[in-house]
Amino acid sequence: MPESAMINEQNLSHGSRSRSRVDLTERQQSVLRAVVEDYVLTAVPVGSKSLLQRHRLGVSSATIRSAMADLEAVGLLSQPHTSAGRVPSDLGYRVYVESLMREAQLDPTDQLMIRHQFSQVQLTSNEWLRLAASILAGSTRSASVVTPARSRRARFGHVQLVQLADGARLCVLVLADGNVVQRRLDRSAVDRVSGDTPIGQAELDAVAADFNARLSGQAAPAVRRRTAKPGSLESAVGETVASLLEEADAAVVEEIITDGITNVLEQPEFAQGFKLRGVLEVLQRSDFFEQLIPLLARRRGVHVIIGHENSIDAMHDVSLVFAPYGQPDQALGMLGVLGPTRMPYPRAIRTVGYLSSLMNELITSHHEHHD
Amino acid sequence: MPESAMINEQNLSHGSRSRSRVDLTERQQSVLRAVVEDYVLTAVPVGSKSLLQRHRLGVSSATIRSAMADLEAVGLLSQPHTSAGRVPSDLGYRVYVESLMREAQLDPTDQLMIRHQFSQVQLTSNEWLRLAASILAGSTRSASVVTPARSRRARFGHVQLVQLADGARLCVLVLADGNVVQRRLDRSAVDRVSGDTPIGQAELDAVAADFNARLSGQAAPAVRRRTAKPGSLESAVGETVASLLEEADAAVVEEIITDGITNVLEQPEFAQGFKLRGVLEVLQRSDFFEQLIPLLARRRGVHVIIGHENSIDAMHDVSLVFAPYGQPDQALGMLGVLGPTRMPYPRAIRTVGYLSSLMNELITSHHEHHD
DNA sequence: GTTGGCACTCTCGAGCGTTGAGTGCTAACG
DNA sequence: CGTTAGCACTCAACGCTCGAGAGTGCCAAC
Repeated sequence: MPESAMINEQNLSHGSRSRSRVDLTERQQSVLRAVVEDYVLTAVPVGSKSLLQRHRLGVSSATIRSAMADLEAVGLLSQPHTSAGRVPSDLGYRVYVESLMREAQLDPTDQLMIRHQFSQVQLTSNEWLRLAASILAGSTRSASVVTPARSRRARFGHVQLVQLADGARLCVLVLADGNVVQRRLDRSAVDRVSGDTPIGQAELDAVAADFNARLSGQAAPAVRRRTAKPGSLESAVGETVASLLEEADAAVVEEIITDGITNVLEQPEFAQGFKLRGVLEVLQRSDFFEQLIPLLARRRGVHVIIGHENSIDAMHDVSLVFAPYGQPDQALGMLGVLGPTRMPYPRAIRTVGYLSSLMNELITSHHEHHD
Repeated sequence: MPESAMINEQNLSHGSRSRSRVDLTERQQSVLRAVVEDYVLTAVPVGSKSLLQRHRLGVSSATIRSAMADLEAVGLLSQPHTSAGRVPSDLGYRVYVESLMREAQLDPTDQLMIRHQFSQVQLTSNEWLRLAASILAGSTRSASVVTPARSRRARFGHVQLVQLADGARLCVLVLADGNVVQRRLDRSAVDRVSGDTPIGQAELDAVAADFNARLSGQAAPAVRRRTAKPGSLESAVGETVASLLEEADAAVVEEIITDGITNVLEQPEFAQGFKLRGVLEVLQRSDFFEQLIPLLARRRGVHVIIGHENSIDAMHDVSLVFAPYGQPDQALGMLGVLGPTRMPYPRAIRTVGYLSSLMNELITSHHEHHD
């Protein structure tokens, strides 16, 4: 009896490219699942016979062959050449991820171990992002990517002006999302206005207090609008603050933290280094992850992008499993893994999912002392 | 007449492993130089005949062969197999770098272009380190590494305590070298002491002023010693400051900026990705560059480490060309390139040298308004 | 000391069977 | 009608040989 595969949302949303609803018999499902899992494990095209002896499907190789032929006809499997075993297509992986995969929860033991590691480290420093990246990379044996939590739009929080020992003045700007950026004031601009009265810490404090009273929550354009005319200390500060805000806007994810690149180097599909070239380039430039942010803001949960589903050509041979963390309205970041399409999806999805919710929890309780 | 090669210091110091002084005839020098330059260009073992037609040495191939045999006997050349051309050994590159290379100065046009690019970018943000990395990578077609300028020992400069909108208190610490770190105060610790009097910005300012008066220039241990007993706001701040200083100490180069890794992926010697594995791992972990810092503090100038001269096994197939920038007593950083031993040394040394002196100049004039 | 000549070595790539895993098809079976 | 055993077929991978070519070392002559 052909029985249609249940689409099992499993608390995660997907790339949603081709939600092509494929009807498969139960046998076809088992075979597809077996092929995916064997291939992920061995990296060798899997044939009907080897499938037979690794999984206890109660049928003969001939039957499996015919199932495989069916699956190939629907575009879920393909063979590298005529007389080789089958390999899952991108679509095949998709179906596997959406309806054939078991176990969506991370093993409680692992959960505890991860949680413990996070308890050891300061949340403020970006050491904890590195930790997340390292855990991700280690547990999935893929490359991992973590971006710091940044608000989509940088907003003024609090400014502090500091007279330094060497005579320069430092402008420390706390953004509304809690991040801190700083820059020295342009000395020549300050000197120009200091002709009449020398500028000391008192003057700086006064200007800072004024800014703090007037600009709380404002974004870069508003700050620029409400800034005094040139020639004053206020204008120099305003210029600096505005420019800091703009810079924070531009570089939404200015730094991305990666780990485990060597893991994917080890995968046989990337044995010839040049295949990695494009991927590495994308990973280095941060623009790509900026594109991802809106998508993440719209739908929470774990996203999976498999091979050609990715709009970027260089990423056609890799899959991404990633999720946002943080609050959409406040600071939002993402974390995920990048590996060959032949990726241990269950493990990756579990780990990314757990880590994202854990980091959510940590960031929230830390931010709001929320309880 | 055998004429000994002049060791030409060229304003740069070297790995200084085996300053084995080798006496070479003028012909041998020319041949070695030609072999190195050809091989760097083509990546193909160079034979006597092909050498003949690319360079106008006024002799026959047989003569060159004999010279090559001599060079091989001294260990400056080697052949991959009996009937192949010659390839420079690590020692061969060393001799080339120390005495055979011409032109130690970067082309003035390039100098101007680089200087111009730097004028476009804020010195404070680490955008300018990225720029340096990008220039290095682009101009040498190797991977580049830049570390931020950090002082060897983090010292207290100035502290500022800020009451945030969400109720938390932020501790912003300006280090003596001008870097800024920050961390939220441990809320529970603060709450515990605030029983009697609520803590507002005024109280925070008072504590900060006290710290600034007492602790200028101190390192972590001193701060810890001179911190009040537990239970006060002072102690909470002191704890945070000390811990920030310690963290800055531990992570002397906590983040390293790299660029152009894909360049070295393109090199034929790394066509099989796994060879890069070890190198990438070293590049990712920052410990290695920490080891380099003392060396750099001792001797300024461009350093070259070729292949096996490197104490780290994973780096036996690559060369490093790097130099420090900044002031040894203040903040010190390094920049350099990493590529196959078959590297365009003259170009790399020129670029690294120029960039290091340029960044020195910029950082100095920016720091001290020095003129 | 240099050079032309020459025999020798060794890698590289093309060509070519052999092997074996894997397939598709078909005819028999329950 | 779905399942299965059997069989002919395909095709990458492997190992082999063999010639080409680049490069060498050596030696006798200049």
